[in-house]
Amino acid sequence: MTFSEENYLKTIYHLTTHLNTEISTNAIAEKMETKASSVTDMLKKLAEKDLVNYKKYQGVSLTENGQLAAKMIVRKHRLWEVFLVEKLDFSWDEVHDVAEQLEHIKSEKLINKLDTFLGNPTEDPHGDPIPDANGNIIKVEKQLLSEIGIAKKTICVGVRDTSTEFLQYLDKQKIALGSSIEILSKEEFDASLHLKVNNQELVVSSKIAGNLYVQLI
Amino acid sequence: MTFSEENYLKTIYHLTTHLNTEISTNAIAEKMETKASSVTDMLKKLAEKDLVNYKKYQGVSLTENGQLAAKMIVRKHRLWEVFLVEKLDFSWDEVHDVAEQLEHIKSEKLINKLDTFLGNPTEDPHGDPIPDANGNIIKVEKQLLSEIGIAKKTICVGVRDTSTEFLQYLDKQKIALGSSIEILSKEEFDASLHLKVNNQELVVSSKIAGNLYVQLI
DNA sequence: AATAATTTTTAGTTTTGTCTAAATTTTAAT
DNA sequence: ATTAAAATTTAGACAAAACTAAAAATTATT
Repeated sequence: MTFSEENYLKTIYHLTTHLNTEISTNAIAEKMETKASSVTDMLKKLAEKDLVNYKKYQGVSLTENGQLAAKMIVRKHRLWEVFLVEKLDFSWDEVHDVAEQLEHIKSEKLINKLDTFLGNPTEDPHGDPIPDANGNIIKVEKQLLSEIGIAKKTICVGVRDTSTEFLQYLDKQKIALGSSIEILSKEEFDASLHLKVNNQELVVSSKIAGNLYVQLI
Repeated sequence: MTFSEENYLKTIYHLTTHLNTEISTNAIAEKMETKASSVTDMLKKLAEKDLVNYKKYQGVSLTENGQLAAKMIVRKHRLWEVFLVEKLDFSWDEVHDVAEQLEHIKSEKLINKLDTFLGNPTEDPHGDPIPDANGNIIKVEKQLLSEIGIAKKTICVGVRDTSTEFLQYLDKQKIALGSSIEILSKEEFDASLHLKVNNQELVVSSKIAGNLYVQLI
């Protein structure tokens, strides 16, 4: 499997878990910053290899094979992220590009030994689940902060947007995985939230709230 | 820089340190298991980028730029080998292929943090020197066992051949880096050596002796 | 020094993954 | 139900890196 094929599978996998429908050619092209015609070419190749179900003009979905392959790439990506943060002292906003390269290293032995070395983590530094060697994922109950009612006490357990900009904003506001977040009130006009984060009061926009995953406690 | 360009630079670097002349197209082709015509194509490209000195039919050598680039690839390869053996419990005959992939990961921050994490090692698991971030190499005095006189006491400090077969042979004979090796006698007929390795007597062929680096003590 | 053998380069082709531009299909709007 | 708009696919081209076969240069041999 080539790097390019792996990147397509991964993208289709991510789009599938966010949305829950057949994935369109354009959606893939946009996410990968490439052209729709390139996507079509690749979908044909992946279909040929029984990694995707593809019918002209009808969108695409992963086959069993494709899903497993995608999960193994995601597994590698997230384990490497844990390694970078836990062992090499990277911060959570620095790991993405490097993990993007490391996820393509081909060695089952390597990734399983890395998994052991890291203590078989179940989540990456952004709170996303790490598939095990069989592709099984432990789903943790979580909701977007924007979908929670007032006066609820929560714990921050993940981020939806993993861009450097967003993660550095969170650092600045001292919001990290594990931070306690209580919703004090909601502004009707713009859906901004008045929060208490680790006993400090803070106002965040709905855009922020729509990118933070929390767990009710 | 592409993977392929990096592989050519690395090969030229290795050939240059073993031999000490201009490197021929055929030597590169043989080492890389490719065709001479492919090598010519790549040499033109590398010359274009000022990474090699190349004159048609005259062989090739690395420029300053090319030498530094090659050393950085070797640095990555060897640091990853240390990581695999020291942290992930690989044996020294299992690391080559994986390191061959990892050496192409592009991130200065990654490799320098890895270096720190490993305690700034100066040698890889086969006894080869690891260039530092500036390309400096600490040269350790060492000779092939085949070039040492009788009755000399030595320490094994490296291997010339890093193939799985050779390394597993050494494992079987309980020869490792740090093993004490004394030459008891040499058979004139085939240049085989009668050794005492860690107080165990052992006979090895000249082929073995020609692939073991030792240090006189 | 002339010729044979070897090495190296050139020319032209292939594969992978991308692109542009045109054609086709689907979806939306009147 | 047509037509307009949007999405998707096809056709053809290109760059990278490899190959084969033929040509050219170098080296070795007589």
